[in-house]
This record gives sequence, structure tokens and C-alpha cells, in this order.
Amino acid sequence: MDLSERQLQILQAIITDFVENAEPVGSRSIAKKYDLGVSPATIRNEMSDLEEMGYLTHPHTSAGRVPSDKAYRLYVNDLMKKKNLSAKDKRMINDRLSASRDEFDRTIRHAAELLSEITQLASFAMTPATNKEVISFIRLLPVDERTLILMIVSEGGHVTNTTLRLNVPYTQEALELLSKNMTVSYKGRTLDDVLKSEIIHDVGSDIEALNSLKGSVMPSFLRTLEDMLNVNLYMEGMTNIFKLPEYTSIDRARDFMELFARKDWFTQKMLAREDGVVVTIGDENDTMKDCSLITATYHVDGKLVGKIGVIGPTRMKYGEVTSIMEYLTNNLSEVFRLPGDTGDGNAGGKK
Amino acid sequence: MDLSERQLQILQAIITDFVENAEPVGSRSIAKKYDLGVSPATIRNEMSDLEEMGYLTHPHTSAGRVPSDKAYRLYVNDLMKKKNLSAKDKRMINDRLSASRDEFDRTIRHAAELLSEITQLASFAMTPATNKEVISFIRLLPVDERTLILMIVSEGGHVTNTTLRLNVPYTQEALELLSKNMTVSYKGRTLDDVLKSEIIHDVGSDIEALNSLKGSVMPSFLRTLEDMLNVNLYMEGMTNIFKLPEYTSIDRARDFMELFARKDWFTQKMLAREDGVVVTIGDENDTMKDCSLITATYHVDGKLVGKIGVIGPTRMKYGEVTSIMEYLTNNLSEVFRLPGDTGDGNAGGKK
DNA sequence: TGTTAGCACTCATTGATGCAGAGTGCTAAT
DNA sequence: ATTAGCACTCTGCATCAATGAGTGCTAACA
Repeated sequence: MDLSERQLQILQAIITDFVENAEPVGSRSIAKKYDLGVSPATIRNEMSDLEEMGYLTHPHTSAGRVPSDKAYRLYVNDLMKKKNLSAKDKRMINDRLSASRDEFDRTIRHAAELLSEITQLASFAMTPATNKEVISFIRLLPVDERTLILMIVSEGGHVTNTTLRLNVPYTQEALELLSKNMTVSYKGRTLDDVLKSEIIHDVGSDIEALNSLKGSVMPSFLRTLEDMLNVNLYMEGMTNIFKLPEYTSIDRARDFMELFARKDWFTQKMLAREDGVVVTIGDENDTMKDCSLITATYHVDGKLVGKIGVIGPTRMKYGEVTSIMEYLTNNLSEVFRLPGDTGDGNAGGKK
Repeated sequence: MDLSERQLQILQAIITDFVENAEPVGSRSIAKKYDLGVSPATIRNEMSDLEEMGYLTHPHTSAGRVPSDKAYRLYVNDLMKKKNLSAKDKRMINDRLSASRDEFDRTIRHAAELLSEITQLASFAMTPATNKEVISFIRLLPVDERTLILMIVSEGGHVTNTTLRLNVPYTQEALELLSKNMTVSYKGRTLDDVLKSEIIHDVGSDIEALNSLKGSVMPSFLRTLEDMLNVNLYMEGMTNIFKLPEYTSIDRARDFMELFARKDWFTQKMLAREDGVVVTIGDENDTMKDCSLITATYHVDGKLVGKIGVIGPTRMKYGEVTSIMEYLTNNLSEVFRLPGDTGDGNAGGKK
């Protein structure tokens, strides 16, 4: 039982209107504003049918209709048309992104800022990181006689470091030895691999000083590896949502904020989403039932995948936002493609 | 015109009561709850005097009294008595802090978490960083033929790194040369010194590849130096404030959140505060007029100074919170003192 | 048979009104 | 100097009626 052309038109009108004004929309105002050539009464009848089919709901008897999650889903799948970005927005994206093109994390953060600025919603961006990332090398650098820096670098150039302060002094030689020792052991392995395997304990040695140092460094090494999995998550424009009528209730607002205070949980959640532009609406998100979430992926050297996203109420300008995100991620992927690379994988990387 | 003993007692009672219940307190309830041996009428008279002197205010004629900023100031200076921490809190602080004692940033973050957990307020912690920090060495590490890591380490072991992606490939030799070259040039100088001076352009060389590489790296070097000034700021428990009655108004809550969205502004603000436990109340903070702010400093190797703080409404348990913060920062400073160090400065550091 | 006008009905919102309760300020008595 | 007593003020809450937006149904219409 498909929807008739007219029903689609009416549904679209209701969605458009509700997205704009955040208030239940009545038959009369639809008839007036959108030129459908039928009377309010007819629209009422159609609305009644649409409600029966689950596309609309009724806050109470004498209120107008509100689109349901199902309606938004239909809209996103079939009705929505991509909006062309304004020249201003395009320019802004181009300029702001390329301004910092040579510094990875900064670029990503700018992207999130841009996204929340343009959409006036809350946004986030995360750097690409997966448990499949491959360790390139490990360095231990001396600071003072008891302090040292542990640094792990992946093949993609992702760096994590920890400053360690030991109880006992170490020797320069032991440090260098361990540094090489560890690089040899772990180079080329994925994070996953290292974290799950027991090889940690394999790297025994006959040199006393080395073993002692190793004993101190290893626990932090593991934690630092885990840190590497904790991608950087930049959140921007969280306070934008306070401006929306759906969040004038303090409880709603608090729930929303608390969701994001749990950064790692949120990160996990987002990493699990599929690639490309993905829209989930209301109930489709098990938590955040009254939010919609749009995520998109960008590529680094045409391969490693990072995520960027927008969160807002289900009442959201899907067409606009997805267009912006598409443009933005394309631009990002472009920025992160090495010159001369055609996108065929990890070009330019170590063999 | 000092306050009489009785006036102080009454004022203290009002503050205690208001801090507890967040509601204007009347003469009758003071007389009942706090055993002052006088009738409500007497208390009323005294309250009237206290109001005239600016210690109390009146939301409206028939409401009870509310302590003013001036009253809180008096309380903090003279009336407040340090509270002994519960054994539970002490144990929690000891355990949680020392669990991660060897990893600096993690410890700091834990400290902020602890603080907001115990006080049920919003808290922050920042790692020590000053423009007086001294550069220890600079490393350039290869990732792939166009990607490299720029790493700056200060004498305190503070690390900042940036991953750079160049337009043209670099050579291994040039990289190593530049690395040494830069270390020689900047080692021992303070951040301030380097950022303000023009020496950046001095490091000319006759090797072509080196100069070209340097041209690409230098702008990022400066930005990375600036990043070093941007201390890490950890904010915790921001959502706690939603539970407070003074922030049930969405506008208040939004103002509060927006303050912290401006991280760098906030950081600057906090760095400017004096050392030790500092309490500023209401109007004493030029922004955040209805908040109180308590900051305290901790030491690293008895020298470098980091900050930790709590933000909440002026109605706050000053005695408790300051005690907690004192205990916590002492503990932190202890954790960050090298074994054997007696606190006489940068012990164990490079000569 | 699909469309529309008309009308009764529903329900949230708004503003006025009145009342209860908490608290003050003043006065007069102790 | 303290206190009891009382008039007065102001908020908060509940009640009530009016308003208006919007539906659902029925009957007329093309």
C-alpha cells in the first residue's frame, strides 16, 4: 500500500513546515502555505490516513500533526533532495580546511568546528584509528635520569606518547636497547594483535638493567597502546542545542550533555557505524531516542577512515545537513590525499 | 563597626542553612534549628541590621534572607572551619592518584575526576605549562616519504608533537640534520624566548635540501610551540551543575556551559590566578558573577606549578571544598615529587 | 466517487481571581 | 534589650473561564 502522489506532497509539506517551526502543523496552514490545490478538509482526510499508516502522530486531539520517525525515514530515503551549498559555505569550507592541511589533528578539529557552525547543531569529529593500525616504531627518549618519554608511532603517522617517571634511574644504554628491542618485536603488528597476544612477556633478555627497565615500562606501554585506540574525539557546538525549542526542558538538555560526557562510550558507538553518509533517526538509535544522528566518513590517503558527525533533534534539515557533510568529507579526503596519489590505497606509505 | 558575636552566629547559621537548602531562610527557622537562645523577633532585628551592612539580601519583602557575596567572603575569611575529610574520601584520593602516578597526564585527569566526584561540582585540572618552560630537544621522525613527526620536548618532560604531511618528499639525511640543527639552536631557551625572538630565521644553511625542508617545517614548529603553551585542560563533572537548583533555568545552564566551551579563554583566566588555594566569590569573578571559583596549585618536583579547581554557585560548601582541595593538591605534589627529592627545585633535572 | 463546507467537539494555553503560607516590620509590653 | 503579637506583603498554587487552533464527522456538491 504505497502512498499516493498527493499524500507524499502533503507529508513533505508537513515535514518541511515542522522542521522549520517546531510546532505541530494543521491542515489549514498546509493548505494556505503550500499550493496543493485542495481544501483543508481534504488534507485532513489524507492526514488521517497518513496517521493510520504511522507517518504522523498527534500530540493530542486538537493539535496539529507531527511527523513520526517513519516519516523522516521515508523523507530521507525518497523525498529529500540534496541542497546545493551556498557559495559562502563552500568557500568557508575550502578556506578553513586547507589553511591547516599539513597538520592532521588541527584539520579535523577545524572540520568539526565548521560543521557545527554551518549547521548550528552539535557536531563531532574523530581521527581515524582502528585496532588494525600497524605499529611502525617505538621510541624511548630520555628527559632526565628518572623521567622518559614513551612514544609509539603507527604507519599512518598516528602518534601517542606518555611521559613516565620511574622510581629508579635508568641508563642511557638500557633505554636505547629497549627502544630497539621493542621496535623489533612489535613493528608491523597491529594494535589488536599486540594487545591480545601474550608476546609482551616474550621479550626476555639476559641484561639485568634492561629487564628492570622493561618491567617498569611495559605496563605503560600497554596502556599507551590502548590510548592509541582511543581516537581523538573533538566535540563542538554542544551549546547550540540549548537554542533549540526541544531542549528548553532542563532534563532533556542534561540527558543530552551527559551522553557526551561519556566520551569513550560515545566513541565506541560511533566507530561501530557503517561507512559513508549514514542517517539514523530517533528510535533507530537505541539511546538518544529523540535525536537524529548523521555520520560520514573521510579518508586518509584514500584508505584509513575517520568519522565526522552531527547530532540534533529528529526535526532536522536532513537535506541540507547531509549535503554539507558530503561536501565536507569529500573535501577532507581530498586534503588528506597525498599529491600524485590517485586514491589506490596506502600510497606513499612504508612498503 | 564590627559584627557582634551574636550577629556572627546568626550570619553563620543563615549561611549554613542556605548552603544546605538553597532557599531564603527566615528568622523562625533559624531560631528553631540553631539553638541561639533568642526569639525569632530578635533574630529579625539582627537580620535587619546585617542587611543594612550588606551581608544579607532580600529577594522580596516577604521572603527570608539570602547571604550576599560579602557574607560569603566574611565566612571564608573568618568563620569557616576546615572540615576533616572522611576516611573514605582520603582513601579514595590516595588510591586513585597513586594508581597512575607514573603517567603524568593521566594522574591529572584522575585528580579532576576525583574532585568533581567528591564535591559534586564541576571541576577542572590543568597541566603545568608556562612560557618559561625550557626546550630540551627537538626531534623529527620519519613516517613515510612525505609524512613526518615533529616533536618538542621540554626539560620537565612535557611533550608536544604534530604530524606533518609535506608536498614534496624529504630525505632521511636532511631530516636528521634539521633535527640536530634545531635542537642545537633552541635547546635551553624558553618558549617565550623562542616565540618572541626572530632567531627563527637565523638557522640558514648552505645545503639546499635542508633549507627546503626547513621552510616546510618552520611554520608548524611555531604553531607547535604555541600548542605547548596551551596546557592540557581537563574538565569533569560539568553535568553535575544541572542538578543544582540554581541552574534549573535553561538560560543559566547555557551560560555556564558556554563559558567552558571557550577552553582557551578559560585557561588564560585560570593561569592568571595566584598560587595556593584561592577562593573568588560571585562578583569577584568579572564573568560568572553568580559562581564561586576555588583554585589550588600543585607542584611538580617542587617547582613547576599546575592548577586544579572547582566551579559552582556561590552557595557552596566552602569549608569542605577547600579542605578537599588542599588535601588533594598536597597529595598531587607528593606524587610528583621524585623519590629522594626534598622539594628544593628541579631536582633530578638536567644540570 | 472524490471533494468540500459547515459545525460540534476537544484540548492546551492564557489570564484573572482568590486563598494559604511564609516571612517581615513595627509597636507595645515585659 | 528582648519578645509577643499583629498587620501587611508577596509568592505559589489551584481554580475557572475565555480563547483559539485544530480535528472529525456529516451532508451537500461536482
